[in-house]
Amino acid sequence: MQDTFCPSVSPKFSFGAAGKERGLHFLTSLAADMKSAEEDAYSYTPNVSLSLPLGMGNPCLATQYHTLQTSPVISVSSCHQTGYSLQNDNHAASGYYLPHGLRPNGAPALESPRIEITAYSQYPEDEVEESNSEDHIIKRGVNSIVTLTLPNADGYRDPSCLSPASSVSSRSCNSDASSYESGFYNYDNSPQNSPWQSPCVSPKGTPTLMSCPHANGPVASPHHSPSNSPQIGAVAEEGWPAQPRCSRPNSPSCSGGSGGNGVNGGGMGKRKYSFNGTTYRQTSCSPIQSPIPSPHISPRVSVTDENWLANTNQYTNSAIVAAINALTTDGVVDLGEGIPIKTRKTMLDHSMGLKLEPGDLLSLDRELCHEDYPSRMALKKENYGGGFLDVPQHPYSWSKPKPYLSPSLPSLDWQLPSCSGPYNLQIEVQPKSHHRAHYETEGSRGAVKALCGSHPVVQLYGYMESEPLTLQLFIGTADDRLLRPHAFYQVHRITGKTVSTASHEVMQSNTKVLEIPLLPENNMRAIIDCAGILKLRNSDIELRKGETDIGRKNTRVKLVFRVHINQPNGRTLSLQASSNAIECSQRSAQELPLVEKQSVESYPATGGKMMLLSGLNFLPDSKVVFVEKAQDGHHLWETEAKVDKDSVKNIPPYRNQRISSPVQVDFYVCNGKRKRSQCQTFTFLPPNVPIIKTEPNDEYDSLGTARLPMHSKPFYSRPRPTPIMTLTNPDDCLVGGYTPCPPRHTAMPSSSPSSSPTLQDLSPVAYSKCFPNSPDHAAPPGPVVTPIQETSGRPNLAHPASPDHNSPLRMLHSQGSPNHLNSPGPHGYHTIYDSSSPSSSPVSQPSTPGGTEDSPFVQAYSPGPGQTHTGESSPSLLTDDDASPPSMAITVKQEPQELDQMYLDDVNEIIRNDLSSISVHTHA
DNA sequence: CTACTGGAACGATGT
DNA sequence: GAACATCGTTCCAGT
Repeated sequence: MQDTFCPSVSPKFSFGAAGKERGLHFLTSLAADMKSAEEDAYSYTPNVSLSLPLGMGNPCLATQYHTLQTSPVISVSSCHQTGYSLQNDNHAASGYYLPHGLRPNGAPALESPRIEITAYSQYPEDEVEESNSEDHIIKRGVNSIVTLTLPNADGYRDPSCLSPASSVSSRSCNSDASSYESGFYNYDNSPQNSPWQSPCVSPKGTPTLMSCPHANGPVASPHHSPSNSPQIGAVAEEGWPAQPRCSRPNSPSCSGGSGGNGVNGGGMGKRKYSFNGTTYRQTSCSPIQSPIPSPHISPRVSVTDENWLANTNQYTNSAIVAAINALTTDGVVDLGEGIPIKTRKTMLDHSMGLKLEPGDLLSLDRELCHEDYPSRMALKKENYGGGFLDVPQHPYSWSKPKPYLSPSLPSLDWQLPSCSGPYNLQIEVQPKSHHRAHYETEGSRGAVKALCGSHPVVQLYGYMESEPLTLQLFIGTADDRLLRPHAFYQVHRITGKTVSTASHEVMQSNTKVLEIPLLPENNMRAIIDCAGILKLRNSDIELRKGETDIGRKNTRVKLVFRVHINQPNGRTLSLQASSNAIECSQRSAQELPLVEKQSVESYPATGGKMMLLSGLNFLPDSKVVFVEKAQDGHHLWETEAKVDKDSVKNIPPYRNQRISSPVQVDFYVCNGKRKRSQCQTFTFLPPNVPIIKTEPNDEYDSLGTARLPMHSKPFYSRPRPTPIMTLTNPDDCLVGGYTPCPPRHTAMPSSSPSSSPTLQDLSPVAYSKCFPNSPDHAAPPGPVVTPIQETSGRPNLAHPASPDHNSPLRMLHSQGSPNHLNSPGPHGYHTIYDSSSPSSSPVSQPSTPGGTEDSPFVQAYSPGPGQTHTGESSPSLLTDDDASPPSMAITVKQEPQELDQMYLDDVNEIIRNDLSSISVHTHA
């Protein structure tokens, strides 16, 4: 698994304009430099910083929270586990990615641990499907936390806000950079709090609650949704934007705010504060209440700013609050019923939101229900909505009832498992890693797409009832912290001729939730072609009272899907699956490296294994930096693994070779100062074997600490692998490569659903990963992994395809494995996998970048790169990565190019292996 | 003509 | 405090 991949190399990456994605392969060199990578890392990427140590500790927290919140929780067991288990993801992913097939070839090679980076690949997504469309409804809810809200849509930008913001927003807003991190942390604490896992399980069971109903309703008749919507709708849509404020007051945003925009929609000028702004903002300023709502203001509303403030503080406690909220209403939003119906309007989201209307009273209700002051927003919108559309309602009758539902439903910031018992909610087709979100001032930029040009697909396995369910979709965060609704992005319902899937919007705690029917007749599968992503102005959001997140550079999101299943015992089981991270910023999408997949998730402290990374925007000079942070965020250790062509580097040895327990660290790809990818997690395992020796594999290593050549072998493998590389974009792949998707699916499905659990369980082992990628993971603090789904998603990784690879990738590749060089170009990336995988062919693919990409990738993917590798080693691979520390070692094989070290290393490894007798794979 | 998009200008903020 | 680097947001133009 982990090991090598074969990448081919080609360095080129061409990407075209687009191309960003690429795979990098590298081996990380050991060199540990402690660089200040931090700078980069820290400074800029806020996100990253966050990450932290989820590690293990977190879990606890999570749990705690959960409990707190909910009470209701049910335990879901497996799911969580699964979810948590990184492994799964990894594994799965790997599996997905790399098809077994790959291994064959590469297998041997694979084994060796290498680090490669590949461009992403996204997933193959294939299909798309259709569905119907239908209602829309928007709604918003308010969150508990949130609070703020300003209403108005328009509000977002109020001029008034202007300065404010800073102050306002609490938290983070203020500081930026620094804040970022801090903020993050805070966040954690904060509202989001919600704890992780919460138990997914729904707590309540009551059916009424919600979901079910919803589900039903919507589901059944999607259209109806409207009806549903109402309820929801009721909630407030607006919520989100709510605030107008401008963080930067002036800044465009603010100004821009032209408020208009948003609200007005109009777009217009960029920054005008004017009216809307003003107004709005003011309102906003006034918090929530702002204009409209205020009156109503529902409770929350009622809250005065002050109150809000208070609330804010609460946030602090937010976790708790959140929990409470969740418990109570949250769930889904819906505010109160009362209003609800009206709200429905079909309006689209934002727009609506923006507009808002001041008047809406609705909000009140909502608020009541939820926290929602957000509701105001909702109100606005809704009211606005006033238009309300009403859509026909469905039979369901959600409308009013909903409120109830909500209560039972778990808060959106709760971490839920993707599978439980027989049920498994999986994302069969992952969204592309990049989707430029649209501002309110812009027109829609369309629905989120999958690699192939198709759309994401979500399916619920294990559900045999005839009753339709409702699949909820909202935009979640993709940082290292627990998954929670993203403050700066909202789901945007896409409607039109091209949209086959019916949906309606609902506001839940300031978060727009798109509800999509999951029908038995469709095998509980839904094509998500109705979900776009709206970007709210940072300034507007940051000003919100309760908002602690910073918008700057916080441009990654995940599609979060939830389904609530009523069970015989009256309880409602809630499952959640999150997609791979999606970069929503135009700029970031073009500049920031994105790691979609890593071939190795854990490895003995000795390091030395090659790791393959796949993702986007990898450049030749991209660097891979391993960082270990203390809980307080301090850097304990930092090492740069270079991707060297010549000398292949591997995973750098951990600073302390004597660790007795797994140590989770982070690593990221850096293209320059501020161009860092998110942090990926990596776990150093206690060396299995006694270190026989330590050789420095690499020079680099020397830097680092000692190096034991644990995995030297991998290196060897490299040779074989030549390919290192990586990848490409998935997108490209798509076309050609869709194949990948299938595999995934297949894989997933098969395994996933049913098996998945199992898998998970098994995998759980792994410490793992918390890849940023895997959404799920995010949630669970712990090691947990996300379930399969994600993994499946991962497949993407596998897909390399991207065009971009080119150069950047190459670099990596080259670095990673010289071998690669040999291998064909970019494709190599995929190839890599391929190589690893049985299919050498894939490799071939790689050879051709362009073409390759597609096909090759496909192949590669299909197999599931990761797995494949593993596969060859297959299983092992997975295992290796995941967990097994010992890891599996890698098979040895390979000949070392660098005999010297290689041999030594190999020998060592061999010895170790023997000693450990761990499972090693031989690839035979 | 509208919905999407890709690009890039503009201006604010951060280094 | 100036100059340059980054970003977010808005506009524009091509499909």
